[in-house]
Amino acid sequence: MTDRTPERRTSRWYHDPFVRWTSGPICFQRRTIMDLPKAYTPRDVEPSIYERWLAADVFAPDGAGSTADPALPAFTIIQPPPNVTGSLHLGHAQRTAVEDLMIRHARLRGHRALFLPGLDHASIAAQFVLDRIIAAEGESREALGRERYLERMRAFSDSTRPVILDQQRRLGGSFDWGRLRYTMDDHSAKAVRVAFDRLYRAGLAYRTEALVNWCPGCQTSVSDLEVLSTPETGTLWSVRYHLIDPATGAPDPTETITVATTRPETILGDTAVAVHSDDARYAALIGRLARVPFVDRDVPIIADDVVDPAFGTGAVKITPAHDHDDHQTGLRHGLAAPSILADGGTIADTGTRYDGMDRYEARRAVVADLEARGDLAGSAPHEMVLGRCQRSGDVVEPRLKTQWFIRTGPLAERALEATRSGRTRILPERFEKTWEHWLTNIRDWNVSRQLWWGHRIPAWYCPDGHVTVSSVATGPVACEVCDRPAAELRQDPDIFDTWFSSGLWPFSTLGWPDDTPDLATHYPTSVMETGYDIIFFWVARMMMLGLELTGEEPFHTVYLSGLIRDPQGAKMSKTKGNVVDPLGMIDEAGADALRFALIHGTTTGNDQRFGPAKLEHARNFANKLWNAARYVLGARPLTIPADAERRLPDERHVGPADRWLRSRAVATTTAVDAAMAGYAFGEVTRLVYDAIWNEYCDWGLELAKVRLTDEQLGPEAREATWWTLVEVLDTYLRLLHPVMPFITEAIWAALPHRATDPELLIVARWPGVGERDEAAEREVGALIELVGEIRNARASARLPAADWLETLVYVPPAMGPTFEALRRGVERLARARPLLRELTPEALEAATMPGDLTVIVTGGGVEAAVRVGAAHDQAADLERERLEHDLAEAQGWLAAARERLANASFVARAPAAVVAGARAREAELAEQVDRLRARLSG
RNA sequence: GGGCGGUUAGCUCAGCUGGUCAGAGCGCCUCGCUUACACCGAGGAGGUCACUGGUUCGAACCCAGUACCGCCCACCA
Repeated sequence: MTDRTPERRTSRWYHDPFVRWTSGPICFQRRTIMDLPKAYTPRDVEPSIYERWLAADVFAPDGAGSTADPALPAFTIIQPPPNVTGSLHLGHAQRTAVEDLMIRHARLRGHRALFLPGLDHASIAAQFVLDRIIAAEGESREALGRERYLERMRAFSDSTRPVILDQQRRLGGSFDWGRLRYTMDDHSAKAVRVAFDRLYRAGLAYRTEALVNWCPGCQTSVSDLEVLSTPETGTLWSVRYHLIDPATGAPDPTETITVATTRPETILGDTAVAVHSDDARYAALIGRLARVPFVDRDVPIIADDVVDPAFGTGAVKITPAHDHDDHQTGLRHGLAAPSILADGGTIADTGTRYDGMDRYEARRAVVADLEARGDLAGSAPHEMVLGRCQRSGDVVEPRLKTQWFIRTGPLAERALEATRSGRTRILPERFEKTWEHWLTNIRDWNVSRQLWWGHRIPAWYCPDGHVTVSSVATGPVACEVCDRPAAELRQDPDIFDTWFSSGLWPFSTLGWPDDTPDLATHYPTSVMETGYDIIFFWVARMMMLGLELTGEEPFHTVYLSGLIRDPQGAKMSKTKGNVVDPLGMIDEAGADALRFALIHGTTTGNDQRFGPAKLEHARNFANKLWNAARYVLGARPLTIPADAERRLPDERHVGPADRWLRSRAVATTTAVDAAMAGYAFGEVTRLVYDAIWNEYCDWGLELAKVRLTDEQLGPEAREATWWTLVEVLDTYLRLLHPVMPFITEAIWAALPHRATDPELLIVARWPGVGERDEAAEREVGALIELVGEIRNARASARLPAADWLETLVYVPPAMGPTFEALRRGVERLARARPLLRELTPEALEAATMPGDLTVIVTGGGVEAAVRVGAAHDQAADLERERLEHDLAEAQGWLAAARERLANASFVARAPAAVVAGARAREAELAEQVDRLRARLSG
């Protein structure tokens, strides 16, 4: 299948014929939320919300529904493309959640936010999957042949493609589907050709014979990154090579040099034996010849200081064609490098009986034969590090091959400069070190792959061996050197490493190499979010290629996510069978809950364990929010019409609790802004969660309930309170929308809107930061604390929860109006009635009776006595215990505070504000201790 | 052989540039009148922040070292 970037974006879901989508049963109109069940059911909400977004064309920065401010810079995230043949796992879900969070936040802030979706052809990974499928059908890649195989692959990827796209949508990703790209689409193909052509002309791509990592299982070369070093126990064999008698030219039966090897079969490719130049044992032998067994080749004994005299026998056999060290040694000494392996890992071209044997079979045979002829000097178990293919697990064999390489030196230099100068920032910062280390020690990048599925290398060779690289889709018309016509040229059969096209992703997706408006607007992109495990594979390559080809850093920030692990901390993998399908979780708890769960309580770059508990927590939160919204909508005073346009609360009638709630929202917004600026998304969810649950619901709604049902208040007061609830809820919905887009959109749809608001929250505006109301926060805060203390006293005295307790209370005169305004709220929440106000602490003291419970809130100077009554004998004792406990605690704190202040250095050297704070604290505690003491003695 | 990260309540984890930071969720214990929510509400218990030194008026937070756990990089046969 061939993807095209559509000329015109549609407002509909991606025009892929394979994608089917049924909408949910409920179409959200305004104010229908109350018709929905008490328990939030995401299944009824999420699909239709997504449909609304699509219909409104709000995802595209230039879509019909966009409200972006063109004066602001664009904000762009090009998504790391998942494999076209794969399906989404939790890691993907997390990435999409984080990326979409950033995108939605930027969109709410008015930036032209582009979230560009895509798919990767995943050349070797996809071949692996398809090969297994056709093997099950009794087919094979070889039998099909290149063309038919590729056809099959195209059909296969067309069939798998909708799966992952559908999953992305279920997650709620606000992708601009009209800009969907694929690393194998025509445009990417062009970008690959042009990129390679430019690199070639700049001398940064070259073809040479070099030792490459060959995977016999995959039958292709792989890059250094795809080779995993695994420690394993092998065998170190010692083999005697017979020296050549200079007189006779024949091997001496007794004079030998013993070499050590872990791969005896490579004897067949030996062209020298090396010793250290200072090694006295072998000094006399340097320059003489030794006979290589089986192949009967006489090779020189050479001196080379790479040899460690302490290892093995101090003499090393040199196999330049199959060992990296030996290859270097061979080059230094001008040694021949005969190859002894075929593509499939069998021995070849040695002219011995081992030809055709598998490398391990040959190893056993060689050892046996050496033993038979008495030249095996010994063998011992040996701890070593083997290079294995990341994909197949096969032991990788170094082989000499003529292939294409990218000269990384100059590219890496520029990539390092990008981070060193701060033009690109890597988060978390610690990864800059590994980045530095890798790029500083980087080796040239082998980009040739002997695979079929991928971009064919646009290099042609003429019969004379001339090389022609062309960026033209149809290939060159003639040899660049000798003008032979195209018909006589042969294209390189190899394809590119899949990461080559991935490396162009941030700009090829925007139209590069063409000069497109998208490239001008959205490049360089904003944030590259991806897992830290592919920082080298991908991020470094994008940086290198981006700088070289576009002259600019492809992104200003690299945000590296940690890995998702199972609840036991194990990495999720298909082979372990602990991979969880995110769709199941979405079905169960909703995409919002999944997104929240994946972000909450995490820190950038740190792995997280993920299990059902987190999901449940997030679902509960969604449910809490849902029900809070249901309450607010249902509590609308009758004096406000159902379809009223949004009004701000009337300042003349708002109560202290309203001001408190509003001020807390300001505080939360400020904190969220700071967290967002620091990419601390776990902190963002924590802040909003706490604000909604512990402030808005626990106190805001509870206090509002009292006011909304207070017959003594006029309608203006009730209206002001209700509008406050709406306003603050609205603020929290905006703050939460980037994390939980569906539920916030759904609730928002049911709330009255401002005249300036758009129809949809997704394109509304991020909350501005207003003024804190310090007095309201302090005074209402004190009363909230008072309620808590009364509840505490009630519980520790084992008083029945249902009883209303007569309570005396003293509040400082300054707080009088606030207290009176909240009196009924305090009564209800503390279940204290009647609540009698005493005018002085002394009056309170005088009015109490033995056994009364006393609670003191130091911060606001509030004090209360709860009248227990005679019915509760043991209450007095229990209360005494509590008071003693409180007193001991307060005394402890007081002692600590005094000790601190007694320290002359502290007073002298600590900042004035800290000292003042400590003094105030001391005074408060002293007062509290006094009162508790008085209480206990009285 | 280099480099990085982690070690904080029973479990999973927050804790930004040192000064109420000893927190959250789950779990646990007690209780539940109250129609937004039992996917809930109220109260509570639980930690010498791995260890040892140091810097500082003050350290979970900075420095040095130690011990475990994990990850990445590395061409010694």
